Amino acid sequence: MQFLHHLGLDDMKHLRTLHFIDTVARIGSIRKAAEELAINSSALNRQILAFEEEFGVAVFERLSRGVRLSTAGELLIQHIRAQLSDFSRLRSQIADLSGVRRGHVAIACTRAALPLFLPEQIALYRREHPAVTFDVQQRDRSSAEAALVDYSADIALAFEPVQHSAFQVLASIRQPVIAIMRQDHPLAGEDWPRLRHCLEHPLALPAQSAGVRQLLEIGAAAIGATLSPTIECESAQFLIRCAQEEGFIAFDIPLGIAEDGLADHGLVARSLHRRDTPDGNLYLGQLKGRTLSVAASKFVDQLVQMLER
Amino acid sequence: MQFLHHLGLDDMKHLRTLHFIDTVARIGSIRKAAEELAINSSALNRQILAFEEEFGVAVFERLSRGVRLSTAGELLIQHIRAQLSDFSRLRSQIADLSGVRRGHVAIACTRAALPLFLPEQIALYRREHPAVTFDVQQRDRSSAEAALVDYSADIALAFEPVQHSAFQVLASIRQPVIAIMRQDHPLAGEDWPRLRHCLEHPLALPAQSAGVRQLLEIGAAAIGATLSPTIECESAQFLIRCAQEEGFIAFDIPLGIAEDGLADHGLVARSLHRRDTPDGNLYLGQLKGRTLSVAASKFVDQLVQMLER
DNA sequence: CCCAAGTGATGCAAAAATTGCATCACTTAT
DNA sequence: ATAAGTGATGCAATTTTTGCATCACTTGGG
Repeated sequence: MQFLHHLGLDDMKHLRTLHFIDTVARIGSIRKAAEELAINSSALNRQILAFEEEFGVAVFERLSRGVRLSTAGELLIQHIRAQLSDFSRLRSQIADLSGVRRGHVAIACTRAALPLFLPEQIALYRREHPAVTFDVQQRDRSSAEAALVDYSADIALAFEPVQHSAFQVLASIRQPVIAIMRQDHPLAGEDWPRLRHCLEHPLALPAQSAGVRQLLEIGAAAIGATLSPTIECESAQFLIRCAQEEGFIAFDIPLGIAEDGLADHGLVARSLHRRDTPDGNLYLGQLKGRTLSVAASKFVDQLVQMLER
Repeated sequence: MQFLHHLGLDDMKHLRTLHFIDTVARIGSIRKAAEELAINSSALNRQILAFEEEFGVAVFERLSRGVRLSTAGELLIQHIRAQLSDFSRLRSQIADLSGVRRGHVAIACTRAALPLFLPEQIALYRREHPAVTFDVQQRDRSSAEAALVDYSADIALAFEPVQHSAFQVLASIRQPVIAIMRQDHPLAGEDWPRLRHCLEHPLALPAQSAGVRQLLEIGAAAIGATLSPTIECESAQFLIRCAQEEGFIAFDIPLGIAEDGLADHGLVARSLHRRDTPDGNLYLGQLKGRTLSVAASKFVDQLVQMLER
């Protein structure tokens, strides 16, 4: 019931069965879902069976090792998630009538938004609306969109490229690629270091799937060079530590780094020359066609303001 | 449960409470709603009270002579009606997966569509899909739109003027004003009788609120004349009978009359000269933003084809 | 091949929720 | 003042749901 509690729906009896079905669909096992729901599996099983009887169609296919949604069940689950979300929005709307904003906002975001940007925005919002709760999920760009579609996230902050048809862009901000290096690095004195100069030094790069990596690949291809990182890692913190300890050049976007924090570690950040690598875009978006709760849409308003400043 | 039965939802337990609330809201009395629902009023009352307890806000204001929706209740009822409709659509969608189209289509329409046009279209559709049921409500144009908004109708066929923001026009057809008179009427020999000539004869007109009446008023004003009907009535059948019995001129639109039927009664239909009265439009529409059931949207497709032929 | 583990389904009795009947409290109209 | 109409509530009967134990089946490992 933790999920329903987050949405403010845990006491709504008429939603109970829908929530049960959603949980079983997510976990893929009646016994395991019963554990999570803290009810007896026999009771859960009977609720599912009774619903299927009423519905006239099997919602789940029974496998030897659990259950999975039938074709009809796939359609039903979309309906269920929309209804749970709509009811939560309604509750939030009604709370707003009495001047108290409540609700829950689930955000799928790129790693870069986690250290500084999002915490700041959430703290700012919650100073005025302490009853609003948040769930923040780190997601790469394709799973951020999946999270929107399956209603596990209300909004997404995703880096380049965003191209899927269900993603409605609400705002975007350009982010140049930044080189992070030690203050005593040979290129630290350049205000706009050139990419070809960076490539002459050992590199610590994010993985191929990262948006920053792709921007660097584009820049390298344009000068007929190949990226040969000494270090590849998903963790920006790790890469920054390598820059500090071994003098590598790491790369990130401005939103992801606290520049005063870099100075404390003897590091500097320098935007690459714009001619060398294209800027990337960070997109704020939601599921097309969905009406967000008041809490979520007001938070979106705040983010849009911030991003378009 | 007749309503839920029509929507194919009468066996869905999780919708029961929602349906109860909808019925009480519609009727405005817990005891009377209990009668319609064929349950004990005490049980119904407790369901309402229990829901309000869970919801944390009163859904109804209690009056000495019944109940009415609170402000929060107004928001809730929209959600309830949307959910009931969405679930019905889902059921219909799933039935379509198995190749059997079922569902229920509720139509709010102008009187003129009732004698011939709609019956024909429904019969045509039901020859292929006999499991689809229909509810046809005669509504003037403003109450047709209200029916869309409160989900008591899925689609509407309304005559001029249609101007409200919630009405999404799907198709329209121009309809000239037609004069109906006896074959031996002095103007019966004219192919396109002039309005000013008609005004020299006794008239049997629809009421002020009818679209045809308004088109005639426009035409009369343009020639500086005033309509002085000897007979005013809402019923087109009545007016046509007066034309037959007493030689009045009655007016209608082509969609509302079966011309071979007129000849059987010694009557003829003549389109007024277009310069005298503007054509009116008959609009087919739905509630903006709503996704119709497969049954309803396929019926709409059929009507659009018919109207645009 | 046998056994263990994991899974959904089901019988039976206990627990919980809902319902029907009777009544109460209040308002309105005559 | 009384009657009628309305929603709310006490209490017991009825219905539904749940927990426990067990069954039936599949899969994987020895």
